[in-house]
Amino acid sequence: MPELPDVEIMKQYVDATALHHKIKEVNVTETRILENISKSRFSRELKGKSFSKTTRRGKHLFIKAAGRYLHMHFGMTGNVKYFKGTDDQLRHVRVLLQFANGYRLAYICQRLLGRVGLVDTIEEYIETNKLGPDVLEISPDDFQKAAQSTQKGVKSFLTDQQTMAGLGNVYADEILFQSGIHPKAAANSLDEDRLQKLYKKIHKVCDYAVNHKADPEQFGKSWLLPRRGKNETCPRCGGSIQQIKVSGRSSYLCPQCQSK
DNA sequence: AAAATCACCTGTCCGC
DNA sequence: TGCGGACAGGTGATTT
Repeated sequence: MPELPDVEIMKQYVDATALHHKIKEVNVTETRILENISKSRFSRELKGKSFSKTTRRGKHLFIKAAGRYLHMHFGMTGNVKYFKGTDDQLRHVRVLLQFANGYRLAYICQRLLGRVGLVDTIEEYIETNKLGPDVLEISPDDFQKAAQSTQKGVKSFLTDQQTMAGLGNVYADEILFQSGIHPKAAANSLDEDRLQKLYKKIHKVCDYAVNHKADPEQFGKSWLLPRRGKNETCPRCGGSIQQIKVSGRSSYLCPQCQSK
């Protein structure tokens, strides 16, 4: 789930709930999701502090806590939940923060592919992990230059977090569908018109998704995203949706509407 | 240089 | 009903 729109919604959720409460207790119930920090130091460093603001970069969320940052990455199944009372009903809680106001913030991750840690600065994290600019921040010029300088398939280009951060398997498919571009088209084979269109669609799709809570059920009927599955038809031409592998991942597309 | 493959994980669904 | 295998929206290392 967690690509740029999903993480942006989580950011807004944290902003609306978990800021400005003193952290009373920290419980790490699964140490495998911790990055470069021990359970005890993680807990010690957060205890007594409060969150003041959040920053998102690509699929990464940074929550400021007294000069440092709690970093969260969500893998394929990560999420956050703010609630009062016990976490008895919640499965897969990996980190639980208890606030002085009686509420808790849970980091949930079924498949343990997400990561949580502490960083001194966001820049430091970006640098050591070679994270590219947020996909909504990259300039049209830089986007075009990056595309023209690689012969990767365009889908691999869009989802490479070092080139630009934020797009994943599902939203890349959506953007390419709405742009009429085949996922295997070489990035450097696209002319300027198509690249411009693609750039605009990235923003259109991401903005729309964020404005609709990143909830596929709220997406328009012209979207491909809710139709990932067998025997689906193209909302545009009525032809059948095809599933292929691109760089080892399932890609859905309409061969009639999307060309190389 | 780019694509494929494996590995990390759990849970669900499908077919036999 | 049970079980093996494929697969799921991420990513990094290694191999081709």
